[in-house]
Amino acid sequence: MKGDMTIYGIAKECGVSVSTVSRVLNNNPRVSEKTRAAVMRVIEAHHFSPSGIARAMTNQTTRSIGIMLPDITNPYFSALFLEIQRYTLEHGYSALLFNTLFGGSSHKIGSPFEEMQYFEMLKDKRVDGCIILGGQMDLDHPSEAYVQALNRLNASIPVVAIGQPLEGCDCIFINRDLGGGVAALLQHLAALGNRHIGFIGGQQGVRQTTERLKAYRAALEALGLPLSQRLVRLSNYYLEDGYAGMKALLDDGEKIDAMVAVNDQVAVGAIRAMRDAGLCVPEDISVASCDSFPGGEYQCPRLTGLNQQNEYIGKLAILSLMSAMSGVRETIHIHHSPVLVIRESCGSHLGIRSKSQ
Amino acid sequence: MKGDMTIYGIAKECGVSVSTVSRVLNNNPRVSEKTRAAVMRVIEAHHFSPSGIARAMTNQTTRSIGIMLPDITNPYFSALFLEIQRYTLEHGYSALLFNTLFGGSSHKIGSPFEEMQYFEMLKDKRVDGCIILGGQMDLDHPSEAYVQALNRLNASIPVVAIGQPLEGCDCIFINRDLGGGVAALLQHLAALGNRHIGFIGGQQGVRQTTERLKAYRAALEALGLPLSQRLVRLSNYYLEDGYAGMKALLDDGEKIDAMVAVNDQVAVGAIRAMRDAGLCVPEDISVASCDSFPGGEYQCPRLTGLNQQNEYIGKLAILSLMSAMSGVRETIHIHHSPVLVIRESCGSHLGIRSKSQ
DNA sequence: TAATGAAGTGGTACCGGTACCGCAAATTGA
DNA sequence: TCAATTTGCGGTACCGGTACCACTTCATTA
Repeated sequence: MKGDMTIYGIAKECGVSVSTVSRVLNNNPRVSEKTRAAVMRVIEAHHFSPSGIARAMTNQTTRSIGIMLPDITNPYFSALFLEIQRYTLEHGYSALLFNTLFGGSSHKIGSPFEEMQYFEMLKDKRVDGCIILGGQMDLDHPSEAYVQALNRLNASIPVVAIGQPLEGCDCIFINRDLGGGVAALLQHLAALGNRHIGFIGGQQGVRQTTERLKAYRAALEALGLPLSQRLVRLSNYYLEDGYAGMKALLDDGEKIDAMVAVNDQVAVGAIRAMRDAGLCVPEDISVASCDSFPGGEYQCPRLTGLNQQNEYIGKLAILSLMSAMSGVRETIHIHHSPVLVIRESCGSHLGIRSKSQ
Repeated sequence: MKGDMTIYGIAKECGVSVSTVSRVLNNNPRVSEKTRAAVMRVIEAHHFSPSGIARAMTNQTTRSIGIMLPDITNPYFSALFLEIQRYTLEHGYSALLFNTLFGGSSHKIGSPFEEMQYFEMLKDKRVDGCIILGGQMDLDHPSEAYVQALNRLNASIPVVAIGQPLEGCDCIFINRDLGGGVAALLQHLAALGNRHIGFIGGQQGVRQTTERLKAYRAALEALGLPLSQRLVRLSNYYLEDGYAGMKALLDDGEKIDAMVAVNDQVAVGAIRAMRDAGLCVPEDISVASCDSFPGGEYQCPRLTGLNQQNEYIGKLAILSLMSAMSGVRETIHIHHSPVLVIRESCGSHLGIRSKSQ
């Protein structure tokens, strides 16, 4: 800031005290209309903007919150962020965004693992609260150091974590049913006559993947379908991962009727690989996704998959944080089931020939 | 923050003065190793985190910057943001993100037009600088009030604006050649035998659209191809806009060989509409995009279009801002040409039958 | 009429750091 | 040996707001 006005300057110019200027700024009724008008004129003439920093200093609140997520270019996270921001801005809060990019995204920021460093930045900035998702949080077994750091962060500011509750950590957790809906997806696939069903995308050791894989295996068994480790190809969550994984699977000459992709991105990548191999979707292979992203209905073919109602998660997170910041603390378990949206990528009960042998 | 330590508390516990604690915190060499170690022990024992707010108060710098963009769920903007964040975090800056969603995105935040209100928040937060793109900035004719507000913002903190320089505004502008490459795109289309070429997506009155449309018309004329206003369908930048626009065009029964889409999203939406009408891409209609998004090579068909090298813009913006924050100010004009990436959606010179009559 | 209270305003301590100044002790150099 | 410098540390003003207290001036009420 350059030649900056302060309330002292304004006060001097108006011939009143700083208290009065402060009262005008805060719409305190204990100031006469005459004085208020005079002060306002000077304030507006200078385009005076009071320092949020100084206010934060005395008020002990910054009216800003922090959001830590893996990768804002991922449609799942950006949609979630936007939903959060709708509320923050409505309530006069600003949002500090940090991308952690843990786990080998294709777009790496400097060193891949700075989450605990970001915790420190969050503390330094004195945000009023924060929302954390992804990274170590999503691991089947987060490191002890991480849990401790998270606990310390939570000791100074309210933390809402989107993920499964961590042993000995009293953040507020938004605990989703990660494997939910996978059974329905498999049932749908089976009803269409698919027998050899693979699983693609997601990372080893990451809770989301682990849970979905577990649900996938349980469903196959319940359905009496063959289960082969060779049809499970983990790697990551992006287009290129779906493509590479599927290409490898096809090159290996595995017999496949259908693929369950960990999300829409992976599904699109996998479909591309199938097309490159001369296969048609859904005529030759069906593809279904465990996590639909916005826009799946515009793909060719339109993507069948599970709508995880992610906007709902964002809303829940920011609402929990808002109430935590005003004193209420409670961990939320979400029991909502994702809804299966049937479009084209698996064929439909009506339209397509049976592929069972 | 709860039962919070301050440097006074630390000082008292160590039996030293606050000056000494401050020196330890700032790695000032004028403190003995013995004292430093003692102070560090207490600091670590309490997990003391100094207040960035108090530091900002005296230092008159917050080490945070603001980014204002239309919609983080748009892959163009999220990629740009990520590129910016790579630098901010490397240099110890945090980023405040504001979505303006100006111009009727499908995801509207509260009231659609809060840009000038965000300017005030940026000032209040005392960010050290900011990067602004989209919204009024992109209009052919931004309002006088907007330009004034922008000027005032720029008077207190360095502003880097990604867009065409505004009359009487001395922000730093990153001025791109918006219509660049469109001629090459049209040439490619024409060489493939396409004669009736339409334009889809983008908003009336928005600079990007205006420039590209102008380049499109100029190219058609230069190529001696027919130009019909009925083949130009503006609306917005998203999947649904491409779909709706294309559907309307097809329903109107226009004769079309190819479509130029304002970006990949619109292209995907348009392709979906073509498929729904029983048309094949590129066999029946070609589609090319003026702005390729990451992942276009995984679509079916793979998307041909202009790579605007957007990461480069992000890098330039943050670098300009960094230098502006340390005193240097200069507006940058970018003369780089977008590169035409030929994939499948227009066919190729080698592979496809001529469609001219 | 005197006590009571409300309205309007000023004075100032405080929030938690930083940076400058000052001072004693230790070290250096002629 | 004594001045000059360096080292290590403490004291405190300041950044720009807020909030509490005190004080004056009127209007209200017993």
